[in-house]
Amino acid sequence: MTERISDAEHAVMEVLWDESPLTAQEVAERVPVDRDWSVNTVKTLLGRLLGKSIIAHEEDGRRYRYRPLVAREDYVSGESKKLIDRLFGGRLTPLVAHLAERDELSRDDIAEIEALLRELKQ
Amino acid sequence: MTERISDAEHAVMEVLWDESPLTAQEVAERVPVDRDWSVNTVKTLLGRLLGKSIIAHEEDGRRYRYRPLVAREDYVSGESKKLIDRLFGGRLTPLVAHLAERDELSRDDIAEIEALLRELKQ
DNA sequence: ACCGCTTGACTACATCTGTAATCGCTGCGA
DNA sequence: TCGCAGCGATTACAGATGTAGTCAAGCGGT
Repeated sequence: MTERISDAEHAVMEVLWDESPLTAQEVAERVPVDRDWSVNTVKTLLGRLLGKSIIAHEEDGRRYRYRPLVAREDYVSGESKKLIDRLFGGRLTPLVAHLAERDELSRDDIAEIEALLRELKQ
Repeated sequence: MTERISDAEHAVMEVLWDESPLTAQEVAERVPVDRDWSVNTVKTLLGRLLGKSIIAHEEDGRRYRYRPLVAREDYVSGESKKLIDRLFGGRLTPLVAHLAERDELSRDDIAEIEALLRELKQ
């Protein structure tokens, strides 16, 4: 249903998820500096997100304030599920196993996840 | 270093990771049916992957047999890391927590991961 | 010797994406 | 009142992507 959010668009969404509603100007100011975008670029991205109904805008004098229509939680779930489906047969365990095998999990990470799971079982 | 693998290209890679070397024809036959690609499409994708040095080909009579140059493990690691960095601040725990909160983890999943972690600590 | 099928190489083309520049309107300060 | 700074809308344009079609060469069968 919800259309794809591109990488550049995602950077804009993170800003709006963090704080909204914002004007285009304000979004531009808050985008990570390493993106180094002109205000125009941000406006284009906002326009595309509007077209996809991923954000909405409300009038505020002679400009707009933008606000997400899609919850970050939902986006994150979708992306996570896509990755896990595509690469791990839809199951989380192989992902954890993979990271562990590649030494991408520290002892602390492991303890942390164990604590979380223990809590979940309560 | 390694160039991006697009979604369509990824489907081809999965075939080659599963079995290789294969001819273009053979790859086409093994690609998931729901893709419904013509052999030409597969050849284009193989050509692009060659150009990016993600696969190599060896001559076999008057055609080629294609074979991955990039290990699936490495690709999977890269993709997983990108997702976790982009959406979970680079840590796995929030991903697990997120899935749990969204009821995307069954009791069995939890038990399975716990068993895995227990084993990791040995 | 000739023809057609297979194969790689090249070309095509609409979309999507990243990254702006330009245009037209308008409210504000001089 | 006049010009400009700021805003949204429109246009631009190259490169990536999805999805083929066409072309030329050669192997295999007749």
